[in-house]
Amino acid sequence: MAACMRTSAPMVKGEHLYWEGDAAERCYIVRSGVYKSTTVRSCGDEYITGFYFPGELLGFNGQLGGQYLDSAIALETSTVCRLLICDLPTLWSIGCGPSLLRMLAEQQEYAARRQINLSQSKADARVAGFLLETSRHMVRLKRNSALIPTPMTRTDLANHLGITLECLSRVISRFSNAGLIRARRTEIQLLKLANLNSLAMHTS
Amino acid sequence: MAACMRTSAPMVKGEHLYWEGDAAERCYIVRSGVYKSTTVRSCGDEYITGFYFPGELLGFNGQLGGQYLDSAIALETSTVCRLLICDLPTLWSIGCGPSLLRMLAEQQEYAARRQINLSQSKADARVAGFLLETSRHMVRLKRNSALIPTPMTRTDLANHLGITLECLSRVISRFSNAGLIRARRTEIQLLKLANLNSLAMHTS
DNA sequence: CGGGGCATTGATTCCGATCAATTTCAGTGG
DNA sequence: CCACTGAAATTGATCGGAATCAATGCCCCG
Repeated sequence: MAACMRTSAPMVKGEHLYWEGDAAERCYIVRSGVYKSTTVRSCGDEYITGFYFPGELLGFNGQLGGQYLDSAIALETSTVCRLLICDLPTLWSIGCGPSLLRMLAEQQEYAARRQINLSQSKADARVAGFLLETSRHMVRLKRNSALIPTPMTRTDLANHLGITLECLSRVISRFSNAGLIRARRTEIQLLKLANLNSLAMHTS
Repeated sequence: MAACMRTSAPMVKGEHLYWEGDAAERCYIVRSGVYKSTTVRSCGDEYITGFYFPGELLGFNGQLGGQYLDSAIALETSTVCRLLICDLPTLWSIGCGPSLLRMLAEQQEYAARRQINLSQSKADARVAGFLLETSRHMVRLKRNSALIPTPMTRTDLANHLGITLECLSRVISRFSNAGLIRARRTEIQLLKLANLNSLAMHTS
């Protein structure tokens, strides 16, 4: 898979990987760091569609109309591998098809999980769901699954979860007071997985 | 693209195309009719992840772990084309790669739209968003874009939109009384697109 | 040691969930 | 064709929780 790929120079926090509406000639695989993707809703405000950890595919949605449907922004110093769209057939022919399809299926699964999480109306469930989902990413990356990095602002996270900043703050406080988590600005430690799990389940 | 595909015999309303957890050897393209996809949430209850019109891809998510992540059920008499997973490389080699990628990108886009819609907390916005999104499908199918087929029950639709049946019913009544739509059991006619659009925009 | 964005906490309002009672409608059999 | 039946949908009343408005506290930066 390495043949057609180039690892980018490190991007600094806040730098755009690509912009919504740009001509989509490449897609990207996160190598290190974290990215967020944002899109402008029809009402004009921004929505954070997702956060991307190493190994995840970014920018593929541009395939459809030739231009990116969202913007991608580094949340901390980060690197990616660039993948030229026009190289995809080559990649396929040298045997990378399966891993490409796998990656696409993976992104579909993550999107489905986000949708399911947002279908719940209780804020507690959404936050717990997010923490547990991110924990699974940590497992995949062979990192500490109880230590959730939160390089995004609370505002971004609340936006992504479809709740207000204040509501998110209250949930975090409540979880902290209940001893379920230990929250710091840039990371959240999960203390009682079982309780978080049952919270994530109460769709109400 | 036709080489590796077989059109299925018609399926009747309520029939399963595949079941969540089944070994995923095929994916499907809807030929006629409508399907819904459902998944069992961690809390045990069902969630309707989406509705699928002709031309849409179903069952690809099984790629990842070898088994389907959702169930697909016909909402009315429907047909599909079956696509064997193991034929995908062949399809690619005979030049169907681009249209396959295109279809995947399309599903990514629809998933993103659903997520954006669910990120809004106002029930009015979600319902209006759903109607407008489905209207776009009708455009794609060269059907009447103001006539939204609703073969699903209100319960299913409310579930999909992450609101209660009662709330959905109230929204529909309100829209009807305001002259924005004309609602019947199995179809909803859009009368004032502009107003629906502005409703869909008020994320609140 | 400020200063300004970011986050927390409080008070109130509004809207969706919930519980409950009808009404409508599709399907069935007389 | 119409009456019957049970599921589906509508409508009503109340409650709870998230949005909103507003003020204060906390740090990360210079």
